[in-house]
Amino acid sequence: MPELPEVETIARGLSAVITGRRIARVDVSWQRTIDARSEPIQTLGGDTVAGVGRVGKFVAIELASGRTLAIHLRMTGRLIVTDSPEPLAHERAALAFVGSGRLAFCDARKFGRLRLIEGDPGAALRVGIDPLSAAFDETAFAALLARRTTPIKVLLLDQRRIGGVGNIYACEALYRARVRPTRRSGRLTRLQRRELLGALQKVLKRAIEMRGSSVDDYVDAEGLQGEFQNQLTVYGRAGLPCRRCRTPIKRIVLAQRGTFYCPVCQQ
DNA sequence: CTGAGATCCTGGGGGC
DNA sequence: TGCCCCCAGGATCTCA
Repeated sequence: MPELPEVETIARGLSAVITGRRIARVDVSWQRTIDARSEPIQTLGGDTVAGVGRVGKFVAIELASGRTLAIHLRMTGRLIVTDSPEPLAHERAALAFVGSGRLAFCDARKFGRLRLIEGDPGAALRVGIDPLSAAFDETAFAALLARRTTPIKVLLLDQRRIGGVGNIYACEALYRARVRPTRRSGRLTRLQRRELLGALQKVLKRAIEMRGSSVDDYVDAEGLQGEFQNQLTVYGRAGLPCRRCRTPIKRIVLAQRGTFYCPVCQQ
């Protein structure tokens, strides 16, 4: 499932291919793909792609009109530029370009959403601070954690506080920082906060360099798999020996999500 | 504010 | 081998 590094990779690949393209119309074959809060999607007709970026886990297609088309891929969404006259497998919606070709949104599970936004997309989407931005420093991180009793992993996954971190990278960062996922956020020591912030940024940056992690069936806009899945140290390794101390990795459920950690290394 | 639980979906894995 | 059942998973909404 695409998280920050995967979405960043997709956005960069897409930017190179569709920037400057003019949209003729939008075709929607599964109506619920369009978020109920979206501006009328057909008003995209006549607009031009000015660039492609990322807001949290959303692919943000910036338009010449100043608006933003935000796309959340959820678990199985994919964005594919194609000329195919036939609909692609699980194609739910597409931006048809003037001339030829289209940007197809394919999504087997139908959880992904498109939403056209006027104004600031971060505010409309209620996405918190970007973990790779300069503003995300020790002070900002400490303020987010202060006095909160929520387990630290749940807080890392809360998109309204920190935008872009998903299950895989939350598990990986906590393992690298040797912090137990269930630890109450407000109870981390200053050193643990520093370690965790560093680990989070390092793992995200490294994953972007490797074009993301291909767990399940993730591929980027060019249809390429990522490489970071080979560097995962705890995610998906339940029962396998910890790479530091050989203790079997434990799996628990936290906030309804599979959570992996080493019961010895992580406090 | 906070946490718990339901909801949306379907491919694929597990169980028999 | 074949078939059925049921679960994973992110965001959002309701309810306590």
